[in-house]
Formats: sequence, C-alpha cells, structure tokens
Amino acid sequence: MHKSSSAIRVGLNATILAVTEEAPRVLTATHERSALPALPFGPLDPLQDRTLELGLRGWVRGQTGFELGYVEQLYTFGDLDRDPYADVDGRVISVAYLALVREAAPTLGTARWRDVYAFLPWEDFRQGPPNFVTKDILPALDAWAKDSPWRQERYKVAFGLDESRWDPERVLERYELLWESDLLAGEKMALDHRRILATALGRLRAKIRYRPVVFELMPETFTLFQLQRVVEALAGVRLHKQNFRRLLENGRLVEGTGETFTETRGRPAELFRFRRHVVGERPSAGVAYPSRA
Amino acid sequence: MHKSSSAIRVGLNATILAVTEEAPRVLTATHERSALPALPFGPLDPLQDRTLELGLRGWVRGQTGFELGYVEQLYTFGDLDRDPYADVDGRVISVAYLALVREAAPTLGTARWRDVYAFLPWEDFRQGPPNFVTKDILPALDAWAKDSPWRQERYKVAFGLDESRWDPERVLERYELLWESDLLAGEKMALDHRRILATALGRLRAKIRYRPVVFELMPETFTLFQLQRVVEALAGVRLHKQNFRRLLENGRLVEGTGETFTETRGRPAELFRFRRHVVGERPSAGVAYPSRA
DNA sequence: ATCAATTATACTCACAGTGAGTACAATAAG
DNA sequence: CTTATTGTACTCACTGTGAGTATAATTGAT
Repeated sequence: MHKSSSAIRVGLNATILAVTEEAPRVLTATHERSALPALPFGPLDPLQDRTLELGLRGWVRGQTGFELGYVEQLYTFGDLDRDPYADVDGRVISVAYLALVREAAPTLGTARWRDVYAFLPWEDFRQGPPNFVTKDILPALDAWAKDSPWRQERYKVAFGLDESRWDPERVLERYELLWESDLLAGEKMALDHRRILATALGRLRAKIRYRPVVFELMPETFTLFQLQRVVEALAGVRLHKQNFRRLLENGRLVEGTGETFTETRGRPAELFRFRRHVVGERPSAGVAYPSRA
Repeated sequence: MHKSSSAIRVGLNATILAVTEEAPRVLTATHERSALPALPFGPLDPLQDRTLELGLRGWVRGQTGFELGYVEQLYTFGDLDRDPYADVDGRVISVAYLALVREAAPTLGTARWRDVYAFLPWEDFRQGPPNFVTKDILPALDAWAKDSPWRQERYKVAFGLDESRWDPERVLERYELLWESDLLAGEKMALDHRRILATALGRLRAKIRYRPVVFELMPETFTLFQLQRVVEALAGVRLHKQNFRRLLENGRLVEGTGETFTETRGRPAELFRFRRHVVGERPSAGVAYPSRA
C-alpha cells in the first residue's frame, strides 16, 4: 500500500447545464484514468482565488471557454473511499457547483455536451414511464423489496406508484435506490460524478419552482411554448399548457414584446421577454410546473 | 505582511441546535482570538476521518460530549477574507453542518448553550414584530432604501410589509439586508459565524415543513401543545392551534399513547409519540406550520 | 363550592390554487 | 381547402388553508 500524503487538496466541481433542442445537456470532460465521462473539475488555488466561486469561474473559463452566468453551490463531497486513487493522490475534498449557461456553444479542449438523460435515463418521463422502467426496473425493484415493507414504501414513493405520484424532484432518492439495488441503467460516469449530476438535476428541478432560474437557460426573447418545452425538458414531465400559462401570468414573470415568431406552421406565437426586475419583487417567483398534460 | 502558506486546511463547523423552554438554543464555544461566541469548530483529519460527517461527529463528541443525532450539511465557506487571520494561518475551507440534539444537557469544556435570538433578535416574531424592529430598524431601512425602488422592494419582501407577508424562512435574506445597511442588532459572533447561524436557522425552518425533523428535538413522548410550542420557537411565529392539529392528523405523523400529562392546570393533554415509520411513507411529511394564531 | 384560568375539541366558512377538461380561433404548409 | 399546429377563453370540481365561533374538560385558587 502506498503511503498517503496528509495534504488536503480542494477541488471545484462544476455541473454545467444547458437546454438545447428540448433536451437538458451537461458539459462533460474525459476522466484521465478511467476514460469515462466526468464533470469538469479544477483545483482551488489557495493563494489566488479570492472566493470559491471566483476560482470556479476562472478555471472553467480557461478550460472550456465558458463564461458562467448563474452559479450555485451544491454540496461538498469528501468521503475517503469515493476516489479509488485517493491513496496515491492524497485526500481530495470537492465542492460541487451547479451552473447554468445560455446555449450549447462550441467548446474548447475535450469538453463535450451530453444529454443528461443518457446518464439518468429513468428521469425522462415526458413520454410517460420509459419502457425499460416498466419492463425491467420496476419488477426488479419489486423483487428487491419483497421481504421488506420499508423498502416497498420507499421505492413506491420514489417512483410514484400507488398512492403517491411521480415527483420530478426526487432524483437523488431514485438514484440511491437504484444504486443500492444494483439496478442503475444508463451510461456510467467517473467516480461519483453521476451521483453529483443527480443531485444537481434534483436541485434545479426544485429551484425552478420558486426562483426564476429557467430564464438563465433561455435566449433574450422566446415564445411561451418554447419556455414550456425547456421546463418540460428539465422536469422530465409534460405540462398542461393552459395551466402553465395561467401560472406565468399570475407570476408576472414575463412580458410580451409585440413581435411574433414563426418557425413551424400553425398560428404564430408572440415573443416574450423575462421581466428581470421581478426577481426581488414577489415572495416566491418561480415557474412552478403545474401538472402533467 | 506575513508570507502565506499555500497549505489548505479543512474545518468542520457545527451549528448544533436544541429547543428548551420554548427557546431555540445554539451550542457556542468561545473564539480564542476575539473572545466572541463562536460556533464549535474542528479540523478534518485527512487520514483518519473516513467521511466528513464522521469527522464532525468525532470531534464534537470529544470536545463537547455530545453524541449527535440528526446531521445535515449546510454550506461550504471558503472566502479568503472571511478570516482576518488567514494570512498567518493559511487558507481555511470550512464545511458547515446543521445538527439537532434532543436536549440541552450539561456540556464539557467552554461550550455553552445560548438563545439563538440573542444573535438574531429580529427573527422572533412570536409576540408580533419586536419593538426595536418597528421603532428603529424599519424606519432606518426605509431611509436606506429611499432612493432605490429595488431596495424598497427588497426590504419590504424580506420583512413582510405591504403585499407580502412575513416569511419565517427568509432568515438569510434579512441578515444580509441588515448587514448591508449596517443595521445589525443583537450580539455579535466571531468571524462570519452569525451568518452561518442565520443560514442554519433558515434551512431548519424550511426543512421542518417537508420533513419530520422537529421530532429530533422532542422527547420520546410529548403533548401536541408542547410540539406546537417547539415549532413556534423555531419558526419564530405563533400558530393557529386547531389548524396545526388538523395538519398533524392529516400527515399521520404522530399517534396517541393513551396516557395523559398534567403539569399546569387546565385540562390534561394526551401524550403522543412520533410514528417513526412514516418517514419514507408519505411524499412530503412535515410539520408545516400553518398560519399565525 | 365556585370561579377563573387553561387546554382540548368540534365545527364552520370563505377563498385561493390546482389539476383537468371542452371549445374554439388563428395561421401556415401542402 | 384541408390539416396540422399553436394560441386563448372558459368552466368546473376538489383541496388546502387561514381564520373564526363555540363548547368541553380539567385544576388551582378563593
């Protein structure tokens, strides 16, 4: 066994999300040792970086060319066994951040945009429960929980069976459930990065509802239907159009520009713009996704 | 100027809360250099502590004699200028935790229980707005916001004026508002610990509503009125008794023991017990504080 | 023994959201 | 001119929630 160094290094971990073409995307790098996709990661420079967030913005700019807009701290990971190379490298504490950017612009280096649902395929319920969930996962979970009423309750709540209904925000619960039962589907990521991604998605889905963060992902002007599509892509659920609009009007979050937008056929839609000044205005201004269609 | 060391140390910071005699209490130590009250703080041992949480539990046990029950990670602080001694000591990153314990039992060392509202006096609205808030703070804030409509909105939302109503969870917003306007009342704490305390209180107030965490603060059996008093102490708001009980019944969080409890005069109250197994049962099981009395 | 204080219950009621549905209007591609 | 597509206008039932009124059950104090 190698002798461990007692030095601690602090890493800054970024889950950078965008939505393009009705799919949530995450910026990935390639993990050197495992060759798996990984969340971009940079060290904290203890002398230069005045704040953790500035440090993050700095190396993201350098490594990927992105100027981050909205940034939010997620969680700090520091378990000794999360990194199998920790013995060699010394202990690493990593502070994970969630960042939202406006568009999937071209990237520098090895960074690459990937569909979030490639890693968490069971989270996309827009077409109803995905096939492999109903066919494979749920029966297997049922077997897994057969002898434990507690496991029963747990997986039924997580997947919205029986009494409870599918709650888009319970991403982490579902991830951990599938991890424990060894039923994880989808593509792997390096280390515990898939878990971090799940944390990020859950947080974002929750935050959307009480803070106007979706607009960080939208262009300057947009139609209400485009906005709905973006929210749906993130929430992984289809929404009821009329109710969605009703909520938007109540929240006074957007204002019409008067211009219209025609791309597909059908009646042209009016273009809207986010009313930036509402941010502090209302107690809780979010784009609460109302119901499924 | 001293030459800074480039080593990083990681500290684990605990906000340990309990509720006794209808007051939320926080466990404080004494900061060596400033002699101010401080949140207990211990280093992470990069070789021994398998997880951050275990590290925390370990030194809390050693330093204060407490065996922590409920523990939750709060936030990670790492700004260079948060500690004026950073130059000498090298960079410190601290991971803050919120912990709940059952009772304000006697403590070892210099640790001491203090009323949370001694540090954040404007947060206790149980008797309605405290005198110094209406008399001093609000007028001063009004002056501070006189020329900025944005500041206006901000402080009115934070303090529940006009349209909006007092939201117990906006602790951090209020703290930052008062900090910026240089109107902080109450006792100081070392470094940025008062800010951390504000973060913790806000988080706990929010969490109470969708997870049954209050019970971590209650004895094994309790009357519903005692429970209400504890929630009120944390929320800093008086509640409507009937509605509070209605919500408890709906949530199926507690069950009667059949025994009754008599301490004050008046009709004896039935003793209840937390139904532990509901934890995974319901989608969101919390003791949502309903309305003010 | 009576009263005041204190706590526990039982209901009511209005109002705001919310999930869901029906119907119809406007426009463009084919 | 049909059809696909999107935008609008309403309705409706149901649930939660904030609030209020009234009454029952106790016990300590006078």
